[in-house]
Amino acid sequence: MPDADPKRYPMPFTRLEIAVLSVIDGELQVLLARRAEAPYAGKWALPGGVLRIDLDASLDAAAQRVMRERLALDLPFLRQLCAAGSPSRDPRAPWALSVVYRALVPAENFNPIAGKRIEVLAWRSVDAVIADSNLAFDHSTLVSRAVQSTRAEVEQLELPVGFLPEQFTLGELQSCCEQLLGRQLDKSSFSRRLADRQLVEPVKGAMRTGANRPAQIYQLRTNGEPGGRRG
Amino acid sequence: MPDADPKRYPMPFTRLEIAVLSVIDGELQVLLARRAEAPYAGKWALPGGVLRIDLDASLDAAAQRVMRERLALDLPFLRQLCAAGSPSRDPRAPWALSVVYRALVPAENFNPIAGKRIEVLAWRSVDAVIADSNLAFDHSTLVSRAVQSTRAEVEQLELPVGFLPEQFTLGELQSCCEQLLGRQLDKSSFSRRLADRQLVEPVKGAMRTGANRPAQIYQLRTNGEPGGRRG
DNA sequence: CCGCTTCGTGGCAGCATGCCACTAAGCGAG
DNA sequence: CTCGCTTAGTGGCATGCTGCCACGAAGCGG
Repeated sequence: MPDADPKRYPMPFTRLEIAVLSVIDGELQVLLARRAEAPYAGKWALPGGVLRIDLDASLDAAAQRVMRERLALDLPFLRQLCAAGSPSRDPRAPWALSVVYRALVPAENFNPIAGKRIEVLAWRSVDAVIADSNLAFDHSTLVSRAVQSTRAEVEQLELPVGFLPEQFTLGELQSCCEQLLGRQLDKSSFSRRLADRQLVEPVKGAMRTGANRPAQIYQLRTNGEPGGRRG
Repeated sequence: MPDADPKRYPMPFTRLEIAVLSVIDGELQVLLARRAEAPYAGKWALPGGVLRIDLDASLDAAAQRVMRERLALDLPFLRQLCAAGSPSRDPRAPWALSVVYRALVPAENFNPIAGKRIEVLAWRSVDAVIADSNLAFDHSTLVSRAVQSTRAEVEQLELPVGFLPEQFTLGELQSCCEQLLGRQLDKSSFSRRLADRQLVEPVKGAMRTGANRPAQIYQLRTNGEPGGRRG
């Protein structure tokens, strides 16, 4: 760890890229930006931005700032996924390093606004993106990694926090997970797994009425709530 | 992702830190270096080094180079863990970013040689390091994360490749995992789990003789080997 | 009243795992 | 040689989690 004067070596062009994932039309989709300028003008890429050492108090904060600037959004629950770096990643610099973050957002009430140097924002199915792999830079790889790790998490029943509305029914939650995973889940198993781990708790008396039988409304169980102790 | 001229913004002081883990005296230990120079002269820290954009073809390659220079070792199976960055991490620079890698090494036949600016290298129990948290920079945190993710992997029975000798008995492997995890495992369960997942295969006829009953020798099953198909 | 849908729960089988026991095979002491 | 000790290897059993299936509950609409 000992090492010489920081000023002796040129440092890499350091950026943050954000993979914003959502479920739209029953499919897992990723938010892409069409680039307005070279390099890769007209190509689609992950929204991202340069690390600003004069503004950012940490990598996490930098990712937040980039989201604000590029998408006019302020979301919690960003998660660092990995870092990628090599001399050939970005033609603008001799060496480019990107720290990749992931966000999960609810499709409704989510209105990103394209920032500078973005022609337009659009959702695209992750499966299509991974198959095409026609994005700018190495962003196809980054999307692929983001999807892979996200699915692994949901598989372990780490709930997509920040993705869910505050209140939801088990059916809605299950359907959300199914769309994230791209496969069907069993209703019975799903609710038992949730119950065992005490991940959610019913909102007493609150029911979602609608077309058919009303459903109990749940919310995320904030750690150490009263819970289901009976006395 | 669009963004301005790379030269417009100062870039962070970018380094790689390597958490080299091993099992010594039946305990999980981490290799630390005592710093010869300020800042934190005399303090212990993870071995690491500056990213050299003139030398490194990727982050992985950079981590390899740092290991070679600092420890005179050439090990495969480095794994990227995370990136940490903030203005206060390193007094030498206004903003410091470190990409952290982890290596698992066998204790025997492992002779790191202290490189420049390292007074001395030493193994220390990870539990002690995490409890003390008296390392230079934020390296206590980094060690803690490395241990946590390593234990999670071993728990899932991702075998510590690069840690094991080429050939080993089940007892040796089990003992290795136990020391990594810091708890006892059941012999019967352990061997069944290995068998089910076909992670290892016996070397026919090879037995480890010694103090007591000879043990079958195994090796890692390289993907798609002949395996146990019977015709 | 009937049929349709979704909600919610319970049974059952299968699998993985932890715990325990027992046998096999070597070494060394007496 | 025999006994005792140690480690290797296997099998049984109970348990817990999960997938699959089924059934009743509760609402709506024709």
